[in-house]
Amino acid sequence: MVPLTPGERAALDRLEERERSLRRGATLVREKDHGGEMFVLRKGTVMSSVLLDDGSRQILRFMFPGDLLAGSALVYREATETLTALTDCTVSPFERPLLAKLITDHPRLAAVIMVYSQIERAALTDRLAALGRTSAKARVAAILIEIRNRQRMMNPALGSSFVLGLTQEEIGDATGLTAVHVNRMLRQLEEEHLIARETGRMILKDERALSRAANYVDRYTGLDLAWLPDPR
Amino acid sequence: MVPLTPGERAALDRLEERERSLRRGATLVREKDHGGEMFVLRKGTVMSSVLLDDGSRQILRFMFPGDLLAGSALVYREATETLTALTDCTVSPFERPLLAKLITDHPRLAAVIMVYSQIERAALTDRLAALGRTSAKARVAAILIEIRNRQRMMNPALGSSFVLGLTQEEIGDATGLTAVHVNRMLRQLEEEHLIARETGRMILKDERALSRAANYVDRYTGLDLAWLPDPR
DNA sequence: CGCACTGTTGAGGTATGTCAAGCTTCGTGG
DNA sequence: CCACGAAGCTTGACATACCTCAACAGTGCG
Repeated sequence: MVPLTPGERAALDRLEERERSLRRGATLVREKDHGGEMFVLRKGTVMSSVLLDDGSRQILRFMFPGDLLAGSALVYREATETLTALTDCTVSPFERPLLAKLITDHPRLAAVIMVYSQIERAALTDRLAALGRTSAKARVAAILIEIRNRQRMMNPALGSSFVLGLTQEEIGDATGLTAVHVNRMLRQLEEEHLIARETGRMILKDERALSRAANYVDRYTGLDLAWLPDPR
Repeated sequence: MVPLTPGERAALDRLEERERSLRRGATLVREKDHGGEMFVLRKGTVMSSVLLDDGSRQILRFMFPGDLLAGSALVYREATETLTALTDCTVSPFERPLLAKLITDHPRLAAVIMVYSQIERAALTDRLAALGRTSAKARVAAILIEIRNRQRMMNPALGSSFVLGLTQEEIGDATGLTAVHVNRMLRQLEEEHLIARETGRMILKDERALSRAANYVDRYTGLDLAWLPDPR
């Protein structure tokens, strides 16, 4: 997205010096954990979620390679979100002082971090509007498109057929629905020929109609980064 | 929250050189506006919202003095949110290059901005979980507590009685409910003696029970800022 | 004084949840 | 390689939280 200077490249590489592997299903951080490490996701997919006291779960976000994990450790003593590997993953843990040094030495990278957090903010507010004001069908459609598009960022060859990698219960926890109702919405989308399903695969058969049904906005395009400070 | 050096103070003051007044109800930025200005809110209350194509509205956030408005102008050519004054307000507009300079010259302030955006992220994810997984009554209770607590940050003397400054329709747009149902939930909270209402005033009669009903978490306490880089 | 906005209340409808049963898929260990 | 169990999926019947529409009452502003 932004060409880096060798110095910037080196500073980012220092964040990724260590490396840790996670099995599918493993928990990287649990809500209320102390520890305060942050991570860069290198490979795989991670979800972040919270548990409410009635035992229900809300999935907040899905993370893909390049994303910063546990950014809230910048601020809070206790983790605010649980991070769980959805696939086998590798992550690079790093400590807060390293980030402080990066901000000091490389102001343009600090700005890029702010840019990423604004993109994330936009994605969160989209989901907020979806949960507050759209139908179950729209929310399910939105999550299908979003996952496909994020997978496509890492693999531009990806077409309309992809492996979702989520159970219907997980889709429900992300959209604020029950697994049973997610199932019905998927079937309905299938009956309307907007999607098709094969074991493990999701196929978007009418992306135009699906995006319309979902109110989908792509937050990873239409960026304006001309204001970034000069690299150091 | 953090004591500033004179240099930092001066840099922040430069963001606030200009000043603009807004009447209650006025729109500061409309969704899809170009322009790319950002603002610091100096006085008053502002809400940010989005409109969906069926005409419904989702209120994303309420902003109070000191908050950064339109941070998404950092990234997007078109505004992603509408900003509306809930009370008479004064704001200080500033341009992106000024922020770029601030990041370069004052790394610790850059870090503080990141801290604020993490706090905001936490608040957004709390609301996401509330919309996805809690009852109408809990969501209404949560918004009452949140507004009171944010007002109290600016006026520590504020007790359990305060002026909400929102219509029931606005509460509904923030919580993903209809105005009619908000009304019923307020009455129910009143019948259970959790709140009382006088014209224009809201009184929290049993904050303990209300917080419990609302799953409320205060995101403005429990911060850990020891990692911030040294001031320049 | 009148009009627009906000709040209140009731009756009835609908989207989504709950519970329960049976089915498929898949990994594991015998 | 098969058998088994666990996890996920599918479907139906029924329950309910929240919505819609509609009418009216209070409040404040021009």
